[in-house]
Amino acid sequence: MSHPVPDLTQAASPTRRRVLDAALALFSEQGYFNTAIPHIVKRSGVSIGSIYHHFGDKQGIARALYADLLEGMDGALAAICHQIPDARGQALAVVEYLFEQAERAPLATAFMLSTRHREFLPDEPPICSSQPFNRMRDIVSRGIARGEMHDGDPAVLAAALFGGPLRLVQLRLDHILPRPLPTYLVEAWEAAWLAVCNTRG
Amino acid sequence: MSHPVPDLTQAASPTRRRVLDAALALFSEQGYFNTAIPHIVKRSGVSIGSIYHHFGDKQGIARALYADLLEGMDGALAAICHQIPDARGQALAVVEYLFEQAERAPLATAFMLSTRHREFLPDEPPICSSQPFNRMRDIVSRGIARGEMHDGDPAVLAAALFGGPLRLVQLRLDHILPRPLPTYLVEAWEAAWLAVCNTRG
DNA sequence: TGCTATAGAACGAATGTTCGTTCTAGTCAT
DNA sequence: ATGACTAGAACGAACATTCGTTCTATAGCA
Repeated sequence: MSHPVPDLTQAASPTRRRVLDAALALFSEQGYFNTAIPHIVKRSGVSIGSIYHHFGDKQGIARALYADLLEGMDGALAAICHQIPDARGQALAVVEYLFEQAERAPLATAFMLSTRHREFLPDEPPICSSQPFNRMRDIVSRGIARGEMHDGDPAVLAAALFGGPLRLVQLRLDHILPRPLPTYLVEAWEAAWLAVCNTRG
Repeated sequence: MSHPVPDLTQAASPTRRRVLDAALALFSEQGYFNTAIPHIVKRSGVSIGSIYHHFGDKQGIARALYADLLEGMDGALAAICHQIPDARGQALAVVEYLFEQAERAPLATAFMLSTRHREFLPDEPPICSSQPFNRMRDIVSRGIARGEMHDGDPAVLAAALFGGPLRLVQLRLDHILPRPLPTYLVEAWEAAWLAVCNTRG
């Protein structure tokens, strides 16, 4: 019984990848509980034995998938925060990234943003307290400190700034919005920024 | 085999209510798939036979619960739209209602707003195309037509206006926000309104 | 008032199925 | 030939659902 730790060498295993890709598709399309191990076997072409060898149990698949996607998203946000100095630019880049990512990898985005992980990963902290979401709050706090955004509760301002765009992402993932998200970027960003920008600047 | 249609006379049956209340609590706390019929039996004090007599199957419970809550929410929003003439007042009243409702009936609010109904009610339309959400979009469309809000895509403006407050509701339901939602009302509303109001007025 | 008939509601043991998981056997690279 | 990996049959628990029954209440009739 080797271990299903999210080791980087194991993460690169092609078998692991095939399983994670299949699981992402199935979990996103029909949900974790509607997805049976045999489904993952069929879709991935990996046998039951291999799956249990690599992931330990069904939760282990979801856990690895979640960690994988969270890491990718956090890396992207970290790069944004590192390259851009001002809070406004950071926030805009984050929204742009979310919009592009939702088009490029809708399944991954749906699994990250509109899944109740607690129902099948009871030990994971809620996504709102994960690193990517902490970064969003940090951007807002810095924006307030720098005088780019008006003063107020960071949580409320973060909700006001990112709530609209995140809502659009959800609508698009639910196939309610007809056009690709980036075509809404300018309008959505203008509205979002109006909600928080410092007018006394 | 009598029928579990959402008849109003049946809806008032105390047995039905007990089951729906128990189901709401369990579905909200641990999710639909983590809730077994025996759990509902224990919590409601109603027997398996009775449950199947009234609801037909497990989905039927969720379906009845969903319809019940949707009807309540739509009634509240309809009353708001009927009593208040201007779009701004309507939108503010809607946000106020959502905030109060999330404190008064957190389980019901969580079941309505942060549950992936499609996973266990595959035939129901997504919540975004339900009557309450249509009313929110209507408010925005009227706001644009009346010149209260600036021009733009109604979907984007609706997301900008209600996205922030809805995000706060979600944070509060996930126990991330420390204080009751109504204490954030003024600040959240000011930010939300800034995002959409017509500055050329 | 009593007796019978009928209907719907409530009950829970029994059923058949599905699912996650285990186990044993086999493969392949080193 | 050893250890990492793959394979899929077999297992047992848990689940939604069924079904035969009992309980309760109302109605019809004398």
